[in-house]
Amino acid sequence: MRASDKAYATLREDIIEWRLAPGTVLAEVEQSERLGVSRTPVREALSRLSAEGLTMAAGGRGVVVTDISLEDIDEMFELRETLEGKAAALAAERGERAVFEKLHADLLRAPELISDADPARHEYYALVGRLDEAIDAAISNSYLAQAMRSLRVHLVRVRRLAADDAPRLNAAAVEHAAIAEAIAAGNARLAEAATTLHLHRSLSHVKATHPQH
Amino acid sequence: MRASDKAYATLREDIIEWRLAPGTVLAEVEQSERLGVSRTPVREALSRLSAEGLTMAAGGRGVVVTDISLEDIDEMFELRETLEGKAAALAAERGERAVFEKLHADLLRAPELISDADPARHEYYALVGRLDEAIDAAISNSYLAQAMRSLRVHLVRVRRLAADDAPRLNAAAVEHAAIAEAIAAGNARLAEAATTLHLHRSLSHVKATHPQH
DNA sequence: AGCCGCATTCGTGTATACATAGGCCTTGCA
DNA sequence: TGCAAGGCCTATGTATACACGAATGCGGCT
Repeated sequence: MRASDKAYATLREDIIEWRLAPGTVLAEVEQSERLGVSRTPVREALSRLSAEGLTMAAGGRGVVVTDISLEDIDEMFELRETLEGKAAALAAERGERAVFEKLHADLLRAPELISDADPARHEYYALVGRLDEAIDAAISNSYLAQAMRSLRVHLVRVRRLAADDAPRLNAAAVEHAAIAEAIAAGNARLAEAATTLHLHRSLSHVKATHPQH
Repeated sequence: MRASDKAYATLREDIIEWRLAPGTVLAEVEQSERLGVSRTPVREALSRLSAEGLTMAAGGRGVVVTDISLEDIDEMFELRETLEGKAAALAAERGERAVFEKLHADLLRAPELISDADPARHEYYALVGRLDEAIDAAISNSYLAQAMRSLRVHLVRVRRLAADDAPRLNAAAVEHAAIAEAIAAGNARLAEAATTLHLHRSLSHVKATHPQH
């Protein structure tokens, strides 16, 4: 593994998991010492992070971890609704029925995963991730997929911010199942509607959980 | 101006203007000699270009200029319709009426700009650019604006590919005027419809001009 | 004559030294 | 005591040297 990849992965993880608070200044020398690599790979990692929007250049004073305001969350979900709504519709038109029928069935059994003792809900999020990947593959539009990928980075940060309590996750699984079902049925408008519904519920949950932000 | 910015701007321009053909290998040493800077800023420039999708890493053999296939154009316009349709609708809801009324009037006078002898149509494209900027500002959604900006880089390449003949540009100006008019009227659905219409016409023109691609 | 293996070479990946600019602290003067 | 100016220091920006890996070409063997 390249040193720059390691630096990038570590810093990205630290930012997404909120171990590096917004506003934290990431100096090149400081990070190169912390990560045990030289400045060059750290530079490249910071450039990539800034391109993604996880950090922003602070005029000659290193880069700082970007903050996520309430307005940011609104804006992110506005774009997300547009992109994922379209993606769901396209997946309904172009996707393979069997794939989404399988996902639908798995999602209906999601409560079993959530009732587990795993606090990080790894299996649940892996299942949801599989739905995302299936949609990405089904739309066969690399530009749309790329736009959704770059947005998901920021959405993971928001997710970590919200309390992923069992009731909400169970409800979300039902909503995801509805999306998968609509795609499997080849019903584009229904798939888009189910996505819109799910995203509105998610946004409401996030805002209800963190009203102070 | 920083050397890395200069290298980035030069390479980006060369790619967009098709002076660097798709498939061209951009080696670091070679470009550093051509641009008169050292490898480090060239590296950063190539990284940025790869992040934007104008180049892609070619496994240990430098980066190569990406190609634009017919499928790419279809995919780009599919995403563009989604993003710009939403943007036009939001601009209609949130934009300042006076700004778009002014743009509407200017766009109706666009044929004067096109009949000029300027072969590059600078003034015309500047006017269209002002419409884009006005919409970007009106939507007040940095994530959506960012997604559109990153897509526009590739669209400029496509535009350079198509013959921007006077008849099409005159028709496009009318279509743009219709979008501005709908936004000024605060009619979100009409603005979105006008955008959809314009993009379909643009795509048809591009595909008619370059059927071999 | 064709194929396999080794060496050479080119290219990127990394480290480090140097240049430079901007900010902060200190000091002197009003 | 407050403000301004100058110097120092720390940070990034750039250049360059070194290392490693892969691809290619040549030579020998079959």
